[in-house]
Amino acid sequence: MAKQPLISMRPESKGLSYDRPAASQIFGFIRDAIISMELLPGQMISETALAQQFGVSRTPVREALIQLSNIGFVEVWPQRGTYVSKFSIEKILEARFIREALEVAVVTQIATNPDAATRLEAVNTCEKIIADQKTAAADDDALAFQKLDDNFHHALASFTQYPRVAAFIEAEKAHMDRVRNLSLHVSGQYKRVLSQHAAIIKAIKAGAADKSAAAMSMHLKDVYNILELIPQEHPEYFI
Amino acid sequence: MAKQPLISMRPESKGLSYDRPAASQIFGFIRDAIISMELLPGQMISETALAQQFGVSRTPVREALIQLSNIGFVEVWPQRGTYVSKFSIEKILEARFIREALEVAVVTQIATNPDAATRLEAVNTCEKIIADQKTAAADDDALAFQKLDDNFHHALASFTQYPRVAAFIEAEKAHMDRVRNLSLHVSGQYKRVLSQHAAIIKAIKAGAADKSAAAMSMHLKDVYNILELIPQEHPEYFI
DNA sequence: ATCCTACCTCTTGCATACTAGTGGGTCAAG
DNA sequence: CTTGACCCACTAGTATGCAAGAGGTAGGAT
Repeated sequence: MAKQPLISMRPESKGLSYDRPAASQIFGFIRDAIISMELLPGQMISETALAQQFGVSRTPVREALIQLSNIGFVEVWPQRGTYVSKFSIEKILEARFIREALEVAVVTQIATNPDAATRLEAVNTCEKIIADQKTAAADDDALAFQKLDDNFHHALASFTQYPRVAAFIEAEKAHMDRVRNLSLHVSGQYKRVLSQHAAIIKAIKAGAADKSAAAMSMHLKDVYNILELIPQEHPEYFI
Repeated sequence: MAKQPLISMRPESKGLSYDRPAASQIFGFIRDAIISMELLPGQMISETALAQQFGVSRTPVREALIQLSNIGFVEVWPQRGTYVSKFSIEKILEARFIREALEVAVVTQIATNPDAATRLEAVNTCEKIIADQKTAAADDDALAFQKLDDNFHHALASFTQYPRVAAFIEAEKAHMDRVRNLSLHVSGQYKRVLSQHAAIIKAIKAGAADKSAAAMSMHLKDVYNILELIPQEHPEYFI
């Protein structure tokens, strides 16, 4: 009896490429599948099933799952199974705390950067992204809007010259993206997000570190407000 | 020809216990060996050699090494070998940036915690640690002093109720601890560290979030000042 | 009907074997 | 002496097989 595949292979990449470790590629596949809610919280994912699907042995799959458990995307119960992590309010608030701490530090550093050229470059880059977001909002293109939101925060972090900071922020953001992908009720939020992004950049442009930090802090607190609604709409995905 | 063991087994734990995954125990062993500079930066550590030493197969050792590469303690060069990471000024400053962002957020949260009881408990716990540190300083016991320093920062973070925050701070701190274990010229710093710790707690006690944040920030900047000296003393361990 | 037990199947953890790629050492040609 | 080709030892990456524990299920005793 042929079982349902766990992850739908994308047409552009039916298999794994040979120029990169299989474990690393599999990690990316499963991570994306979890973020996009293709793999649902609470769902069991067995090493054997995934190995068959990817056409490899259990070893690289297992190594990928270990990494995913490190970032809190799956939970491994020895001798019982591996499950996609469910959401919990506590864990999401924790992710927000970490993210806020880092992103506030990021904008503070940029705003106080004595090198005016770098600061200007950061401002220009982000203002361009904001302009694109306005277009996406006008087109009511939620997916594009969210991708540009990623770009905005990633671009800011990358101007610190600390690559791991950007990676951390992205990882913590991913937890929230999972929740957000439950349902796309972002459309009402375009305007608020846009004005918040603009406020952050305006403060950086003025070299006002405190103001930029406060703006970022408020922005993140606001974004996570949808947590008030979602657990009731999808209780089966929460602990 | 019997080779030199890579890691000296402690007398209290000559082997691995059976009640916990081997990979996890091995991870701890190697991490401690790297922090304590028993394994030196740049040194090659082979999966096979470690497996023989621990009396297990390559598999759990390999899984431990993957985790260690995640936290930047080792670097895996495919088909060439696994090496203990060397220091680099950039990476250490990056770790400081992350740590400062998180620890500033921690003291801010505690100082503004509306629950006075929790705040008081945090203050009491930390003041007790500071008292112990005074004793360690009087005895010129650098090792005890450093362990209490760990406790201090860990205790603060644990009062946020966000366990991953404490873990992150500990991980970033570990990079600096490696550097510090190169040489113990901390003795001259007892007084400065003590007064800085006291200033942080005093601000928290007063509920002065900004002051506590500034005190923590200054403390961390000061601690990392030994970076001015060490790379010249041990250039072989730096990139 | 209820409970208990034996068993069977599934899981992950670990051991072992094989593959492919890297780098050093040897030796011969120039 | 220098240079280059070859070989060999060793590396990490992957495949496969076995061990041990968890949990469901069938069937018998009560």
